Amino acid sequence: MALIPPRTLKGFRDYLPEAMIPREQLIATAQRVYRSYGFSPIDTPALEYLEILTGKGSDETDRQLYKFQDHGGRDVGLRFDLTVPLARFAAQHIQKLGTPFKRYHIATVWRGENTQRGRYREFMQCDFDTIGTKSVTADIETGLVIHDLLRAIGFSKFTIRINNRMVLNGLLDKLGLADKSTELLRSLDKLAKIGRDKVAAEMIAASGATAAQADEVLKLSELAGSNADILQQLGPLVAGSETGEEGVGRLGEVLAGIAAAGIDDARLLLDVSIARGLDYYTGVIFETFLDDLPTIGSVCSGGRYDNLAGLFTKQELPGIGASLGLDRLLAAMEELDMLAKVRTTAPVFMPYFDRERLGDYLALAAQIRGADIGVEVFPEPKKLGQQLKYADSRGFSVAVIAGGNEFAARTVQLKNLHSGDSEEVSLAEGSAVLVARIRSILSIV
RNA sequence: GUGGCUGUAGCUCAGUUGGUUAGAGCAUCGGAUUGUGAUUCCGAAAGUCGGGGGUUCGAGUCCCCUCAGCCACCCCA
Repeated sequence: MALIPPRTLKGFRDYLPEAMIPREQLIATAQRVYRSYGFSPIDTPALEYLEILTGKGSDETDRQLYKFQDHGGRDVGLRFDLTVPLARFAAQHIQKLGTPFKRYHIATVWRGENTQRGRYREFMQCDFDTIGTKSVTADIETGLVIHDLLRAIGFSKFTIRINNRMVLNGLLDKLGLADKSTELLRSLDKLAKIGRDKVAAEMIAASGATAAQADEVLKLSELAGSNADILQQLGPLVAGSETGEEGVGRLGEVLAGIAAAGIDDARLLLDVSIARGLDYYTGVIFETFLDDLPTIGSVCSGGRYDNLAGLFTKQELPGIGASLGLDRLLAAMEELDMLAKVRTTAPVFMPYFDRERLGDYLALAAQIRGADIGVEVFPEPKKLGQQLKYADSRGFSVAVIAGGNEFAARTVQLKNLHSGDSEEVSLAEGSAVLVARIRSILSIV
């Protein structure tokens, strides 16, 4: 019989333990940070009615959408982000939930786009959103969560770029380019990548702006100096536009609020050129770059939107949220060598080499687990040397070694696998002493 | 979706202008007098040369298609 070649689809991946362990750690960290601000978990179906997903229907999302007919002939699609499902979810349940509603959602999404480093067709998003409030407090809190997230994950060198769409929109209003804002923002977003001249050329070609208008828009994004300096210069540029003035005002409040919470000002960069591709953002925008690996792109982005669920309900639901790009972040951490090469999830290894004593091993392991310390008992009574080699390659921290001699004497040998030191621990009084010794070794290594 | 580069053991790669049974290092597994991770030594296993088709007496080497990875565009996490 011909074998079926084992393979995975383009952009879809298997996760081996060494990839999955840091992945789960990252998810746990995100959950912890989100919960520390009072966000609650939700989940929604992977599959939605196609009309739910295509509601906003730009050609781009349409192209990337995985869609098909289910067995009942319904047109369905796999979710390509967590924001659209949130919109539907909110429209359906907000009466019961009440506002403001703060939720986080960590789940897989699918996009049929071309793959690249850190970009896949199946990937995980870690969104958090606060809906039902326009308060600048929520804007500030979003910045704080992003900061805490990156710190908790282990980054110390990163920059959160912050902007407000209202500033740009205000200026575009003044210039009479309001209806071209999506195209112009998209061009502006490329400033760092392709340079001023090309952006200006693209604005003229794609948006029908005049050279003078393009120049005005670009001037806005070339302001230099500290955040406070930039803020000050922005004022006159948008003067006369109500939207623009409000945007500048809110930016100032967000910066002040984040500073008040004690965050180092250097971590925040007021950058009027960042725009985000998504055109549903209407207020503050965040993008987060790793200083050591800026080319991988933003690892945590988000912003404020006026009316999340406008397609699904007449109730106006303003909100703000951001999304941690888990897979991109893991790719970055891999590249920066930040991932420990741990292949075990239990810290304690127990070799099984006295064939007659399986019951004793299992009993002892159960007692250690009872103290909430993970133990792996080797499944075969192989040579001790081989078992230790296995323990070494998997990255165990300590080994509890016992054979006929030890069991007879009511002791075990406790070995620190990092230093190689070992000590004899008595079991005469039960396992409490052993557990305490294991804890003390684990707390050091 | 468009364009470019790449594809030989688990990993990193050799493989001469097409020429017999495709190699190395590392990793894996076993052994070197019965209970301690290293080094060393011995041995073993492991490849339909990504897959399919074509040219040829003969293809890992040349051509076409396809699949996958990377890069750029597009878009974005």
